[in-house]
Amino acid sequence: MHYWLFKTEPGTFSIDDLAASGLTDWEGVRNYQARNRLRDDVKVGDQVLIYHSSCKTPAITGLAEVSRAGHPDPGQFDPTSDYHDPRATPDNPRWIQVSLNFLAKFPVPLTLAQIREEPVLRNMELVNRSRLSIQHVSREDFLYIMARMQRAEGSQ
DNA sequence: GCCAACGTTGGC
DNA sequence: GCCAACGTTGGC
Repeated sequence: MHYWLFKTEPGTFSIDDLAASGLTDWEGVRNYQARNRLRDDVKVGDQVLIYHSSCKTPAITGLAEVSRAGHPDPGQFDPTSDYHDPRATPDNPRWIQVSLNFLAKFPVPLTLAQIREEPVLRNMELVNRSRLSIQHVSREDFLYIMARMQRAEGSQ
């Protein structure tokens, strides 16, 4: 079991969109290091923190689980798609997606500012390698974040 | 909208 | 394979 943090721009696809549909194909990853993780490391059952970036309050907003491991992202073959890649062919796909099931929307998001203030979380990729869109989260950090979310929920 | 950090491209 | 130029990301 591995833990991840997937970044998304809520204007494009938010935790509310995921909650509404219940599942999604995590399409559009066009970065090689992120692609390699989707292809090689992200497995069915892995837990995924959903993070909103490029928005007013960047924050971890929810939780999902991987329902299908890496498979070709169809957008790369579609000339009408924003994610089209003319170098990709069905015989030789270049970009990979995974599928997610919605698990939870956190009643109180954990903001990037709060994460930065938390010494325990200082080694998160979110703090150190913020541009990577598919981030590995250590078990310790994941459990810490989930416990904190449950405390926040309980105090509401 | 700025801009620092980082990723990609392509000439050599 | 190096690296300069360029493009993108994303917090602020």
